[in-house]
Amino acid sequence: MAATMHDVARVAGVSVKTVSNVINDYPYVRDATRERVRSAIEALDYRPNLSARGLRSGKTGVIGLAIPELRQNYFAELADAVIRAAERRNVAVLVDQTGATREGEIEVLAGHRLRLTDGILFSPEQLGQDDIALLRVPFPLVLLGERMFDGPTDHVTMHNVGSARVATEHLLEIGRRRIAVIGAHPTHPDDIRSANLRVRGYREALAAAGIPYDPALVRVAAPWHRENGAAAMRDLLADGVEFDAVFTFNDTLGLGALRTLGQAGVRVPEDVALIGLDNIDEARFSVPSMSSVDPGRDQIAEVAVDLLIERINEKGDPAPPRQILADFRVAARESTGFVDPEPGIASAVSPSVLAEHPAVHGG
Amino acid sequence: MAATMHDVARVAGVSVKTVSNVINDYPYVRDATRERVRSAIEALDYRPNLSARGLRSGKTGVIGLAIPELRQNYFAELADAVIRAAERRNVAVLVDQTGATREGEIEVLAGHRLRLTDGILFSPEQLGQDDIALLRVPFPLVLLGERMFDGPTDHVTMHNVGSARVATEHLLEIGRRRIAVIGAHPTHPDDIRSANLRVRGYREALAAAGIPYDPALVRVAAPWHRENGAAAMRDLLADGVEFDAVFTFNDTLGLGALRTLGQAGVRVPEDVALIGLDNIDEARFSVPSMSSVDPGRDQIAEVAVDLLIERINEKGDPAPPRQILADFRVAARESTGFVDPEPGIASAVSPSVLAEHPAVHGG
DNA sequence: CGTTGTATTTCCAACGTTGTAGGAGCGACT
DNA sequence: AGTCGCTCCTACAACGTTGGAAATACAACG
Repeated sequence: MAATMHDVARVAGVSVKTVSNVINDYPYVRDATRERVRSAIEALDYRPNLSARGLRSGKTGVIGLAIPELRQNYFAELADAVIRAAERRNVAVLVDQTGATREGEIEVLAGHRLRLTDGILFSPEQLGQDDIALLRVPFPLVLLGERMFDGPTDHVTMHNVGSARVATEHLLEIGRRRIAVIGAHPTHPDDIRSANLRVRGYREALAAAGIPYDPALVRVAAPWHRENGAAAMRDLLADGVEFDAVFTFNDTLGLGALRTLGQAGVRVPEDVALIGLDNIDEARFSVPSMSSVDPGRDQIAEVAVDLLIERINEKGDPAPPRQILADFRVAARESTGFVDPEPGIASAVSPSVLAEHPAVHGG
Repeated sequence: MAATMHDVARVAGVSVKTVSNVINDYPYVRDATRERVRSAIEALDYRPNLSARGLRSGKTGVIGLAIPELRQNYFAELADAVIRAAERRNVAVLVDQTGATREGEIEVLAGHRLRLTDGILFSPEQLGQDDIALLRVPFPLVLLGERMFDGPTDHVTMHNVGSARVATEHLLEIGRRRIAVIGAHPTHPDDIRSANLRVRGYREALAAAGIPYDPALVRVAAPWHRENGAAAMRDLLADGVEFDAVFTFNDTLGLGALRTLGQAGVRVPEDVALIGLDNIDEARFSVPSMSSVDPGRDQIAEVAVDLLIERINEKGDPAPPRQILADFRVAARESTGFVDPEPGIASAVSPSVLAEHPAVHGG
């Protein structure tokens, strides 16, 4: 049977409340007493019962992370970053997979899953702008990703327009003029979600360079999985559209496209340059290694955890929702004609950086 | 303020205990009463407070999963499978990353992390056979992976020897005779850990085919990361050793090796055939797609969660520790001369199966 | 030497749930 | 009628912790 606070109190010769005070760093405890309690804790290998603490204090010290699927690299890396950030703040993370289904995501918001948590970080994939109303939930919620905007919650996201613009600019800078795009969504153009924001960034870069926009170069692919990247590239090649570069809206699409290009005998970057977006680890190890835009995932995780903890500890009227955009930068690799310092042994933080782009913060 | 059992009791006109009984499916509740309680629960949108339940019952309904790093694909896919398996059993999963450090892994066993959990699934990467004593912990613990054997806990693992043997046999079947290996560890050959077990499987297959063992073909690579696979392959090529096939001890090594082969202009599979082990999603999408041995990860996750829950609910003297080996099979793809049914669009469960190998179960 | 103020400690209740024990109602059997 | 056995329900205590208030100690002050 594990030791309780009462056991510690008995051994130290104090009341349970004094033990509690020591544990919670209450200042008015004599040093000698504190020391006695400390050594009793040590001697009994006492650990506070978190259920009891949670019951009494209303906080469990656990946050939830709801994502579509861990097996998608992007989310695995996001979860990795979130767990690290949470650990630094002494918070544990319950991971829930929605399976990328609408029902799964609605269940998260209904609070039927992830019950033991003080608040939830949520990265929706199926819910969109029309579902904003669902975000009005009775628990702290911080949104990740880029599918819903101007909702009632804090929101931490990459800079879609900016990232897409610098990706396109990168291709323009190396002299490409017929830049295809893979990953558009067949939705209403007013739609604010990321696919459209990225198309917007692409068009901004083209316009700034004085290059006409050609709809034949913009390819639909949804969801952003490898197979759809591969398929879109096959279509592009089959259609006989002329192009000398591709910007895929995420790295997974890019890896699929890269595979198709390889099979078709198209040389990368000589015939077609390619850049992705997300900068997942895998991008450094494809053949050729794939250029990408790093959307600031670690920063997103850190900021999101901070915001959530802030909300959890918030007293009184809630502050207005905030939207944070992360910094982003281009990681240039072989697929756009750059050479990794050590091919295949790139360091964890890729040093092959072309440019840093501080993003807008605040809401 | 969220509704409590007392609120429900008041609305339904019964005692709190009756509400509790309804929730816990206690049989002796009149249908009419049950119905009244149910609709009160519905009306108030009541959810049991899990901290209180945990305090009273001693169980939190949460299990811990301690792995090195989510950003390693293998562990992301393992975590994915574990979370799915746990969800089916109404259990939530707290994920902890040890960072692949010895200290992190020792902390897990010391019980300093993952406190709110009823038990832990642990996949060690740094601890080895010498650390068996550390496994004698005062909470339910099920070991995943293949670094420690014959310990005091249940253990679910892939069949290292068998998987390595069929991988090698697969290369032999397609006519290769000079089969290199990447991923050996520079340890004592008695060492029981997976690298050596895989070497053993490799040698068994060679011996069965009457092919002499050539130490020059066995390459050290540790840890099993892409960069080390790439480096080992560079060494292999630089040394001028003749070989017509490679078996890498995991897929990540294989992808690194594949990259080096591509850069060096060596054709796969024409000049060198390649097979990995783990069958991570990524293997289906490399260029060329990579053959691998599927070690039965989903089965491992299911069985491990079952064993852990069984241990958590175990009363009285603990049953003796069990060791479970998962079934494994070869997934043949382009890197060994097979063609995916739909290149780049392989289905989730790869249909390109050569052979199934039911493994030994039991302890 | 009592008074005041501040430092330190203790006491008590409460958080929301479930285990235990027991009571009420009712039909069946002696 | 009394007893038994079953169904259904309730009262109470307890799980281990912390908030709040109250009690005690101790120093400084008048």
